[in-house]
Amino acid sequence: MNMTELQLSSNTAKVSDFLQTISAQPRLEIILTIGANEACVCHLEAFLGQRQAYISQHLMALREAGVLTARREGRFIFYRLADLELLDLIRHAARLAGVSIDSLGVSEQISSPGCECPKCMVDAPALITLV
Amino acid sequence: MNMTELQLSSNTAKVSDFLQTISAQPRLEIILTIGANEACVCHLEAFLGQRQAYISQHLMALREAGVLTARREGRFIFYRLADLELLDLIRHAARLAGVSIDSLGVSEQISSPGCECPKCMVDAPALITLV
DNA sequence: ATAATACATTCAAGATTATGAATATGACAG
DNA sequence: CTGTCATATTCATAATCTTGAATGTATTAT
Repeated sequence: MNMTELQLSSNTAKVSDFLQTISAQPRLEIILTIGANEACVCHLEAFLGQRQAYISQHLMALREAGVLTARREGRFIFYRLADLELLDLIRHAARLAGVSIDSLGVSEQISSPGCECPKCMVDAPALITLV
Repeated sequence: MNMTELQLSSNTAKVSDFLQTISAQPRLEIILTIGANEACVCHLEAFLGQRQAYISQHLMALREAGVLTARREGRFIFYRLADLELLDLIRHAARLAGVSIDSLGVSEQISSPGCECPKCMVDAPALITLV
């Protein structure tokens, strides 16, 4: 009988699990990088400067928590936030954490050096930037 | 150079630290038990059915994160949320986590069996109940 | 069919955190 | 100034999480 099983029994535990899933720093960064757009793994890899397997591991956790949805297009898999209100939650948390949110609008298109997928040449990447 | 020091360098890391501090289940329970009121350790101990040292450890973490403020009154120390908006953040998270928030109003006074401090006989304990 | 690309999964070791036990401190009563 | 109560702190260990390495799978190109 481990902690995870016990936690699933109460609603407080569900909130705890949810928050713990999204709040790990690399996951917050993934969420903020995806923002209101779609992003493929190669884009996240290039943008965050992390290895593919590492990104995939966190994407898997976020997918299992229902935070992300995935869509395959040819060889690429595009991830999107299941609920954009998650961005509001993070803004809310940032405010309480005393962090200044410098840019809240949809940011300009980023060149995404290192990612050659079709979407990376089109989409704007981040909705929130925590500088 | 450990992880904690690295995390302190970016704002994303501050949000991550903040969320991770509050999202551990016993800490969420403490926060929800305190709600909009004050609570002494003995009350939390009785209400949550945990040992004193255990409660104090989590209170210490929450205090260091700036989430709680403490006030001494004689032998008792009363804790209060530093910012009541934290309760809104938790409501927000509960919604995104698909958890039904059954009672959002200030709950009735609870008998707090096991806690004899003066406040426990007066205050209402919880603002949110996640059943 | 083979190779290459994009991504997923597994596994184990290291790092971190959570927890219980023991002990310390600070305030008040006597 | 001694004891007791309320709370804080320290410490060691168990549990968990993170991370990197290696490998697997699905899709497309040749």
